[in-house]
Formats: sequence, structure tokens, C-alpha cells
Amino acid sequence: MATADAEAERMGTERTASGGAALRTRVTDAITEAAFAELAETGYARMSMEAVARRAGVGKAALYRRWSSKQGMLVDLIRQAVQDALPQAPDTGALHTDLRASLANVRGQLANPMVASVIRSLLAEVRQDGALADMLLTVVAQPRRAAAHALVQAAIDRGELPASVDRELAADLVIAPLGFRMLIMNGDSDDAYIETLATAIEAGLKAAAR
Amino acid sequence: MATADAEAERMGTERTASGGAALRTRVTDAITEAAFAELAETGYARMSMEAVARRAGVGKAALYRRWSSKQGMLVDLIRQAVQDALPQAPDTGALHTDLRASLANVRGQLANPMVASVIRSLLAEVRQDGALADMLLTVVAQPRRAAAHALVQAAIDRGELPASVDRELAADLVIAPLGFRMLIMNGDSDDAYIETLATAIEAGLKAAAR
Amino acid sequence: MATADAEAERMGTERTASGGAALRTRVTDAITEAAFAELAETGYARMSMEAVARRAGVGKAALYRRWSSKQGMLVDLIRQAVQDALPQAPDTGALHTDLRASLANVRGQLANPMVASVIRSLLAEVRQDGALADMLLTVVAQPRRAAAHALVQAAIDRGELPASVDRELAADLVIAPLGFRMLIMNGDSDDAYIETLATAIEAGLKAAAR
Amino acid sequence: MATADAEAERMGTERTASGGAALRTRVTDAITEAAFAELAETGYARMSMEAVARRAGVGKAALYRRWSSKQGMLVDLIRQAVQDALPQAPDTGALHTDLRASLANVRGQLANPMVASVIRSLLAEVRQDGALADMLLTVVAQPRRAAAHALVQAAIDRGELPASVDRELAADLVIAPLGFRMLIMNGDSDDAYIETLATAIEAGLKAAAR
DNA sequence: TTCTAATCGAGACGGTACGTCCCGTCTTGCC
DNA sequence: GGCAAGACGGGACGTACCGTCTCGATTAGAA
Repeated sequence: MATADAEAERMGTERTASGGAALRTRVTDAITEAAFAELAETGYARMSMEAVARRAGVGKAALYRRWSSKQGMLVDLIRQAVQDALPQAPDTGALHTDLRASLANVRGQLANPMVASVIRSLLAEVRQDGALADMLLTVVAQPRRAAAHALVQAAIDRGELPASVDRELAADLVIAPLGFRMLIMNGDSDDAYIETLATAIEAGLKAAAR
Repeated sequence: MATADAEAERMGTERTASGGAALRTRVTDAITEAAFAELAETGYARMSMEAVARRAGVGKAALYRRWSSKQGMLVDLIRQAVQDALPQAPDTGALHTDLRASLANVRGQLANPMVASVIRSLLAEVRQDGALADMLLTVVAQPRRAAAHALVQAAIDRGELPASVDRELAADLVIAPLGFRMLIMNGDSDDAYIETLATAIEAGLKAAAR
Repeated sequence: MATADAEAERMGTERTASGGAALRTRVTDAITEAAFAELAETGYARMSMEAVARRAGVGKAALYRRWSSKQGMLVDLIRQAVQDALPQAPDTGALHTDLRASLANVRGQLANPMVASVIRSLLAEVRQDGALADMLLTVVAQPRRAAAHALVQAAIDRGELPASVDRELAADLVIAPLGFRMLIMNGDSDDAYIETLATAIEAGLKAAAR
Repeated sequence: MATADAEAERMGTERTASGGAALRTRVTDAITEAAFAELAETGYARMSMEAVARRAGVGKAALYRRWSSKQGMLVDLIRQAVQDALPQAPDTGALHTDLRASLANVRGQLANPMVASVIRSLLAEVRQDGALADMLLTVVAQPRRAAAHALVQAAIDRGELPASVDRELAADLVIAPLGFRMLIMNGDSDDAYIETLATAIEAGLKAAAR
């Protein structure tokens, strides 16, 4: 929808319609910034489109011209936020350090309070909205699972893991304990926890592969 | 709040106020049933107190006489729902089978769609409401962590795990991968997954304890 | 719709539903007063429901609980205003003085700036809304035409006018020149004008009857 | 404002600016036509500038380049409409037939539904806008009153009316009953009504002059 | 003919008001 | 006092227009 086209953005607009008017990047930026700020202050449920518009110095219609609903806007914003921080598959040369790097990467992204807030909020909507669920899976979860898969593959190639290892399990173990702890338990996860977790995951993967 | 006093309940009322009338159990039950039904149909965010009252054939005031807010009601309801299904520490005589039983227990509770819906919904509010966070931790998370701790202690007593094992890690590993998968990824978790997970956790705990 | 039932009004409410809640007279009164005030200040087209609600210290919903739209509200209010000032057929014993009294009565009602404002405003809507047109004719115009008819009949009974006189013409002549002058030309109409008009109408009726 | 300059119109443009472009007659015509059509369909209050622009296949700016507001446009359009049908003072040689001709002329103009619609709509605005009121009086009412005055003067010159006759009364009687009937009562006015009215006015003027 | 400036269609912009929905509270009359 | 019904003040929703502004693409008068 409002995923800015890079070419257009250089021209200060986002869409090019022959003879028509284009959404203005400055306005989109102001809205985006205001939305993230409101989100950080009040959370998804309490956030109002009117407050975002007011904060951005923008009419409500400018929001609805870009997104068809409050939820649509948040979905798009979180998509941008997580895409801007795409996880790179770490390649440190050893499974253990790869795991540690991956866990640190997940932690780093979830430590952003706005990302955490929006993800938590969207979880509540997933059941009601298949499109939202798909987006979350595709844009948020898949790249992270892919990174986990790559990490496992590299370990197999190095001979650290047998080829029979369960790749899905690997993805779950890299994301879930940390995610659960940070998003749900509101718990902290220091370097020691990550180190312990990396050790456990490594052993778990090897054991489950047999 | 409205946590029904057992004594009063046997008398058909819930609270006893000197000289006044008591909240009627029939009304409370009708509300509870209606609330769970609405919850299952529309989810937390879209659920309205007015719809609950209408469905229960009850005035809105009857709801607010029992709970001080929509969120308060849901918190209380989910508390009841999870307390009705308190996890017993499994004692099968072996760590692996204990883990398998615990994972199955977690799966069983999260398989209830209303429980899943409310939990997901409440996650969104956790950041804004410390009391809610506390309740969720105390009533929902702690008993489950306690069960995981007991399971680990039994394994230590049997000599299956060294005494140095990380109990917190154990709790995380029992709850998180399954919870993440079911609540967030909307994924399924069949017996094979649980078996694999149990194997991985067992190995992970042993490795991390060293 | 909100035409207050006298019985209920004495009880402070307007509608009585078994077991239900009734619209409160105090609120209705506050809205009515605020609406007339806004009307007088800004006119129909520029008047906003939000301003009325604000001025009345009332939620917008309170307005829409009583009337289904801005226009519906105004129609109802003007109906009340003109019904509260129903014209009595004058009976002074002579056609000329009856005419003079009738003209003065019309002038008195149109001199109310809120009545004048609302009538002018509603005229603009008449074409688009048959129900509104009907209401205006039935509630506003008919009683006034009936008064004119009675006046003519009395004159016939007294022998001042022949039985063949055109009653419709009489009604037009009593209402139209004054109404046009006051509503449309924004002109004033002093006693001398009324006297002249009464003389002209009397002669006109006699001439047209022949 | 945008009252087309006849000279420029012959050249296909309306205004001449040094070095620049002029408002194009084709565009103005398309707007005018679309505006009257929208007016006829939806009335003044419900008519939107956006709908006019869309219907005319024109940008909104083209409208606002010509008129400064919706009301300004309508005022201008109705001015054109009534000026295109300027009343000529009838001169049939007798007061009665002059009156009959004048009444028929008024009827003819008010029978145009767009004219009737716009006049009704503008009445609602008169109180709020002095300039509009002035325009309506000057452009719409004055020529008609002037025609009535001329008619009366001719009758005086012929000796049909005494010099003391009230000219204002004459104008009121020629315009008001018909206008009221047609604009406000939505009533019809056939030839018989006009004949009766002419008779009554003639007698009324003579009586009131004494 | 070439330059150049205002007009053009399209529609985004900041606003205001619409009529709707729901929150949590209050009011009424019955039990 | 609880209860059913639902009105209350409040606030956000998403929509429709207002009158203005911004594009790039004509278009026509002046050079």
C-alpha cells in the first residue's frame, strides 16, 4: 500500500499516477513518526488515529488515504520496522557462536519497545484476521526462520550437526524461548542467559537429530 | 474481586453484605458463559460488554457490579479458566516421560481457543497495565513454572540431572517453544513434535548444566 | 418522536418503557434550548450537531437518540415552535378588523428570528424531502389557512362577503405578502403596512368574488 | 466575478492576462451545465463542488479559479439564470391585462425548477450573508419590483389608478402570492388563479389608494 | 516559431462535521 | 439492596466535503 517506492521517494512522492496527485513523502513520514511515538506511549489498543493525526499535524483523511484502517496502518508500520532490521544469517564458523549471534539478534529486535508493543498487540488480532496472520508469518516469522535454517545448514556443512537434524525445531528453539521471555514474561535476557540457551539448543539439536 | 467465595456459592449468592442483597450466582454464571462465548466468536479487542450483557440477558450494570472494567472481567475469567485446569506435576518416574507429559499438558490448555484468544489479547495490554502483568505472571505463569521446577527436581533426585541444572531454563524450554508455536505461529503440535521437543529439552538441560 | 408526552413530562421523563430507561426531560430541554440558540446564531446550514451537543453539555448520542438526523431534529423543533403558537381565528365582529388581527398574528410569529431562520432553512430542503414538505404543510401551513378560512366564513355569515368568495385566495393573501416581505425581502412591516394590506385584501376578496 | 465578458467570449476565452493563459470558455460552460444539472438533482444543500467537477470532467481548482466558494458560484449562476429572463414591463394598454401578463411572467420564471431550487436554497443563507442578500435584492427582486412600479405608473397615466396608490404594495401583491404559492406551498397556479389574482389585486390597489 | 506563463485534470492536503459504536456511570421502577 | 433496561457524557471510528495546494501536461498569447 504505502510501501514507499524508492524511485518515487527520491522525487518526494510515493505514487505516480498519470495526471493525478501523489501521496507526499513528507506527510507519510510525519504520520509514521507520530504513529510510532503514540504507539510507544499508549500501546496499540489505546492508540487513536485522531491522536496520530493531531501529533503529525495532519488531517485524519491523510491517514485513511494511505491505510484503510487503524489495524492496516499498524500492520504496515510493523512490517516496515521489522524489514528495516532484517536478520542476516550469522556466519561465525561455529554452530555455538552462530547460535549466540542469532539469539542476540532476536533479542536486539525485540528490545525495541515499539516493535514489542505492536507485535504483542497484533497477536491479539491474528485470530480474527487471516490476512494479518499471513503478513506476520510471511514478513516477520519467515525471514527469522530462514536465518535459523541457514544457521543449521551451515553447521551440517561443517559436520557439526547430522543432516537429519530437525530444521523446524531449530527455528523454534532460536526464537521461542527468547521471544516468550521478552514478549510475554516481560523478563530480561542477559548475555549469560543467551550463552546458556545457546548451549542447550546446540545439545538439543544434536540429541533430537539422532 | 468477584472470585466466588465457595461458601457463599453453596447458598446461591456470592457476597454477603450486611442488610443488603447479594450478587446472584445465576446472573454471574450467565455472564461468564456469555463472555466466553463472545470471546470465542469475536476475540478480546472486538468483544463488547454490551454484547455480553445482551447475550446473558442481563443489564450492563450487573457486569460492572462484579468487575470494574472490561479488562478486569477478562482477567478474572481467564484466571478462572486456567485455575480450573491447574497443572499437576507429572511423576512418571523418568525425566523424558515427565517432559512429554508436561508438554502435553501445556498443549492441552492452549488448545482451548478461548484461553488462547484471551491470553493473546491480554498480552497486548500487559505493557500498559502492571496489575494485569502481575496477575498473568502469578496466576498463569508461576504454577506452570512451578510444575517445571518440580519436574526438574524429581529428575535431580533420581540422578538423571545434575543438581547444577538451570531451573529457569527448564521452565522456559517447557513452555516457550510450544506456546510460541501455538499462540503466535498458529502452528500445530502433534505427538511427534512433542516427542522431539522432549528429547531436545532433555539433552539441552543436561548440556547446559555442565 | 420526541414530542414530549405531558404525563411523562410531569414525571421527568418522556417515554415509559416497562423496565427500560426513558429519555430525560432535562436533557431534552437542554438540547432544545441549545439548538434554538445555535440556530439563532448561525442558521440552519452552518449549525452543527456537535456545537449543539457541546452547548447543551450533552453527548452527541443524546441528540441522535431523540432524532435520527440533524434535519429530523430541526423539523421537530420548528414543529414545536409553531405549534406552541397556534393561531386562533380572530373574531372581532368585522372583516376588516379580523384581517388586521390575522395579519398581526402572522407578523408576530414570523418576527421570531429563530422561527424565521428555521423556516427559511427548511424551504431549501422541501424539494428533496417529501416528508418534510408534508410536515410543513400540515403543521405550519394548514392551521394558518384554516384560520383564514374561518375568518372568511365569519364574514360571509355576517353578510360582508358573498358566499362565492375564493377561500384559497383569502388564505394566500393573508399569508403571502407578509410572509414574502418578512422572510424573503427581509423587509419590515409596520402597522400602517398591515392596515393598508387589510384594506387591499378586503377589497380584493369582494372584487374577486363577483 | 466570472461574469463572462462578451468580447472575450467571442474569442473563446474570458479574461486576458499579459503573457498568461485565460480561463477557457469550454471549461466554464461545462461547469455551468454540470452545476445546474447537479442542482436540479440534489438541491443546493446536498450539492457538492466535487460532484460538479466530476460531472464536468474538470478539476476542482477550475471551479475555484472562477468562483471563490460554493455559495459564490451558486449566486453567480442564479444571477445569470434570472438575468437571462429579465422581466419586461408589459404594456397591454389596460391595468387588468398588464397585471395578468406580469403574473404570468413571474409564474414562468418560478416554474423553472432549478431557479426555484436555488432561490429556495439561497433564502436559507440570506440571514448569514449580507452580500448574498444584497445580490438577491438587487439582481432578482429589484427588476421585478421595477416592472411592477412601471405597470402601476402606466395605470396612473391612463387614469385607471389614482396617483396616491401605494407602489410598494403593488409590487408585493404581484410577486408575493404567486411566489409563496409556488416556492413555499409547492402549489400550482393555473390561468384561473392568475385571473382571480389579477382581479383581486386591481381592486385592492384601488381600495388602498383612497 | 519559440518562449513562457497561466490553465488544465487529478487528486492530496488540513480541517470540520457527520452519524455510529462502545466505554463505564447513572437513573428508573420492579422485586 | 440487586436487577433489566437503557439513557447518560465522552471519545474514537471511518466517511464526505470544504477550500487550498501540488503535480506534470497542455495551450495560447507575446516575442
